[in-house]
Amino acid sequence: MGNHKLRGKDLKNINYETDKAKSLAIDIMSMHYKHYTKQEKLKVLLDVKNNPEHYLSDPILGVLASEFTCRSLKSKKEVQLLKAPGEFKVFGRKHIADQTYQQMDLAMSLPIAERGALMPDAHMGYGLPIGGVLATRNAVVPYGVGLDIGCRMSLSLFDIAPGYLKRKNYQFKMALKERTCFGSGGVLSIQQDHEILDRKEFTTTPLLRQLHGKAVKQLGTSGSGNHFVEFGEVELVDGHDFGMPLGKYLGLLSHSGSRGLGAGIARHYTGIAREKCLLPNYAQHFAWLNLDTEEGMEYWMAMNLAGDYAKACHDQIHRHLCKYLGIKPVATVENHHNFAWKEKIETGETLVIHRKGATPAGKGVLGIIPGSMTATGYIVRGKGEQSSLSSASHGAGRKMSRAQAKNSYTKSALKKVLSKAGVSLIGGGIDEAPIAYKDLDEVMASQTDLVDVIGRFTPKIVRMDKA
DNA sequence: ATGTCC
Repeated sequence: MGNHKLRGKDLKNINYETDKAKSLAIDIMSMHYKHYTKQEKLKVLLDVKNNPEHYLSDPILGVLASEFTCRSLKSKKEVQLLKAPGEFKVFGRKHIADQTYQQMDLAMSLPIAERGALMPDAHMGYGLPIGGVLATRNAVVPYGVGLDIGCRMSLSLFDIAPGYLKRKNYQFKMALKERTCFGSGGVLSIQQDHEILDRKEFTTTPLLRQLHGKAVKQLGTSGSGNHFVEFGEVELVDGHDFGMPLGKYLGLLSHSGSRGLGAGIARHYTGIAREKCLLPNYAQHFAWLNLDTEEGMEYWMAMNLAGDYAKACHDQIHRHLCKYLGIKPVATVENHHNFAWKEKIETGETLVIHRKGATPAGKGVLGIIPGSMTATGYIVRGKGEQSSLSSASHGAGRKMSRAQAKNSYTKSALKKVLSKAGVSLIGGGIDEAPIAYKDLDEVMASQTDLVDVIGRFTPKIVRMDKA
């Protein structure tokens, strides 16, 4: 039986390229052709692909056939890219690899692109680079926001000396083990309840109705990859505005996003954008939605819901940890770094500012630029620099790919680095080792025009997903 | 990033 099952790979072999064609094919075959062998199914599908006009009136295969004929008709009215890409400002050029500029050039060749900038931690991503900022007029690029919509930072500051962390080390570790949840599919042991789950937006589209159940299960969880929850030392420095003396305090810092909800929204609307916005193949990831269309307004609404959900997840994490430990924060700093906003720029126009792995840095706006599991990160105050579209980096940026880090580094080497830094790590893996990241201090030196540092955060007990 | 394809 198992070898009757069609996989994406099988479909790719017969030149089923788009996600939509592949998912239609799998649905139709499992529903109406379940007694066919895999070979027979592939034979049917290949013929539909090669001779779609023969199947257009077929009650079952017609919908799939029209996918292929439509494509060939559609390709005649592709969106034209600009011959010369618009200029964009680069911060920290020496930290950024060549392909990243090419990706940004492509972004600035879109007819909707008005302004752009690269942050000093920029590197390649799907569509817009991570660390890329793109300003468009009345249009949103789902992959300009990223798959993890509302990926964000949240810091709680406590009026407690950091020595408390050493004295109550065991309780802090237990709190992280008992009150956070990493990885896919995991569920928190305690009841989650938050008004975000009652938001009426969840009832307004079939997609959001479908994703609501997952949102309920995943509320207050953290996900995987570079996401973390950590306790550490906050050092407030000159120019801070927290109403406390300069010095060191206990802090709680979290990094995560909107989990399956945002991923589902991003996938869905980038798919619609690709159908509506016919870009050449190599630029497909930049497909956009106009904000005055129904789909565009829907994405904007769903994106904002995912952003609020991501915030709710952080709020739950902080609330549950504080309750477990019997402590109360005196201040909070938080910011999205994967999102799009309507913002007025210096000319007085309102543009759609996409920040994909970039920290909002409007004048006086506070944000968090995290380090690695051992490296100190920063609490910053934006300067509202126009040439960066009021943005800054969202971290140090990777120096090594995940695979590269795994191949060139060992567990025992990581243990040494952690113990030297006095950091306890729960979970985590080689691919997130500090050595896989650029030096954040060098990156910060490239953005002194963008932000002022008002505090530092040094991790002490870090929880991440298991590698 | 993601129950990594409905």
